Amino acid sequence: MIKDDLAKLVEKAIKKAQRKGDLPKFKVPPVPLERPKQADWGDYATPVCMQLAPLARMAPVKIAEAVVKHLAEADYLGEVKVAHPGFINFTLADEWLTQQVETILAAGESYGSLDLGRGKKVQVEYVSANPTGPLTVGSGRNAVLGDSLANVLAAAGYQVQREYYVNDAGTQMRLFNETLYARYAQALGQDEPVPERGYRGSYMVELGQQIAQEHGDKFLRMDRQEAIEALGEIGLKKMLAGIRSDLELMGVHYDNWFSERSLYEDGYFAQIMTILRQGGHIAEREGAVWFKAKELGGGKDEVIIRSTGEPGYFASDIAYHYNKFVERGFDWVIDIWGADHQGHVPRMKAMMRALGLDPERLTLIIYQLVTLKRGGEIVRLSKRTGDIITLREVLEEVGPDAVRFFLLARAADSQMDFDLDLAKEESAENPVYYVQYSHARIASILRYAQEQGVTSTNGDVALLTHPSELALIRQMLKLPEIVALAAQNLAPHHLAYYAQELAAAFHIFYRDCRVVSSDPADAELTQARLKLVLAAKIVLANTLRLMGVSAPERM
RNA sequence: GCCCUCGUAGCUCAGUGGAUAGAGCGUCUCCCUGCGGAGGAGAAGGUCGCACGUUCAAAUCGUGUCGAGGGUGCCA
Repeated sequence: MIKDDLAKLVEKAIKKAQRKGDLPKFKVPPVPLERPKQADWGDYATPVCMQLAPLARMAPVKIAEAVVKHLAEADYLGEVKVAHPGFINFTLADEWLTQQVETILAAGESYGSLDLGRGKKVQVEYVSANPTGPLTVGSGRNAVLGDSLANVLAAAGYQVQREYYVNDAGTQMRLFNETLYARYAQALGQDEPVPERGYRGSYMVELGQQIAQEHGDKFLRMDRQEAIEALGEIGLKKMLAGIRSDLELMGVHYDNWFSERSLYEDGYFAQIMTILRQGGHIAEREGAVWFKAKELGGGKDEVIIRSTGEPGYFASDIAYHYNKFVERGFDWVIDIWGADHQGHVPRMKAMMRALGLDPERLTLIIYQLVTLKRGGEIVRLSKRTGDIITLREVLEEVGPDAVRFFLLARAADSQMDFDLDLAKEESAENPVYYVQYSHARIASILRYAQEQGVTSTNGDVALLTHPSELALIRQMLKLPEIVALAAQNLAPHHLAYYAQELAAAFHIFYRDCRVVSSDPADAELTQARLKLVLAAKIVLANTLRLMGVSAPERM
């Protein structure tokens, strides 16, 4: 990237100035490069001379002048200026900028891709909501974060696998099964109570009725325990199918659905117990088996096997992650969790140490919970009490692209309010349409050009000298930097802001520059502008694809 | 009580220690005899919760404090 090249160029200039005696000797720190706030300051700026001031015992401006004096030539570099109190501002050369249109056209779909990851194997696990109920809006945030992050990491050169962990074992599943049995029996006129901590949601009533309709009363004539399990299997399948279809609707896809149960069937649980025992990380007290997380920095010890003999959820977590790292060989694993799981982070890190794995290889992204509101009133949600607003409901009311953009355009650690009434009202004003509109507008221009029989084949990009043309190219050139930023900070929300800036630059260009001109004197310019427009379409489409938002040809 | 995250415009939110703190929505002006007006130009709107501190430089780092959310189960 230009940004990195430029940083190296400045570093070399500092060292050269030192050799030539224009600057005193000192150890050169890394050179920071930033985008200046104001466009007329240039494309890039470095405040490094102010950091150098105490080292060189010179005024920052003097240092900057010495650095600029020794700056090597580069084809991309235009004007270089020193500004108070000691910035060096760089402007990209126009000829180089216009040439980038060809570069983008040649790169096509791969424009914006980088090789930061060097093929490192990374797994992103997201949503993984219990299949005991429909997905909520909170899961939607998880889905959007995870899916977009996976896109970004793939673009940044990682080998990415997307996984959904299906909690199809344990207490919650048992409660789900028992609840379903009760609702099924009730649907057939039996007086069967819902268990104490069962799932009270109306969707369970519907599920019971549905299964009663499809299968009749055959489960009532079976052994009760067998019936509960058989019904559970049917219910699980239906719940999973619902979850899948909700995620599909939002454009969220997976490479793998991993079953918790399989950990026990495949013997991973037994394996990790042996490892933990041999490592001395196990204690038995109060009739339960504990993982000694505290001595590994885990905050407090954790029960692995309950006094009932059942493994707890943490046992599954350990076996699951052992499977990820040791069995499947991921170099890096990213789990995306809601803030209600933040207390698990220390014990997860402790688990890594106990398994002899570098804790750095596991990243837990904690996103703050979504506060749902309706007309300013907070809506409390719980799957168990049945007071839920499903993701599907919101997707249907507001539309997948708008929901996705809304959820994506916020940093994971911002506590966000989602007002359903407001979301519905504003869905028509959602910035996502602004971005999509620019894409559709380009498509329309291209259709028009085709009708007029004009092509871009012989376009000479050197003709693109209008300020709005150059401004658009400048925006297009930011995509790789945004991908790098989003990948390095695990923060896909930057894409959403970038997309708006890019669309804005296009709209301004459109206002200022007629693309398909009927004036024969403009024939060459038309061809050049068609190239620009084609390139802009590529960059917009690539950005939208990373966000998981559609790039429509028409709206 | 202790731990984690957050507090920026009327609302929803951006802002890798650097220059005059930004966007969208909302409000108010203005702009179509050519490619999509779901657009463009402009205005109003801020003690960056508060107080100390570190730094040449703080919305950003540290401490304290107030407020919001979450955690602190042999539930997940």
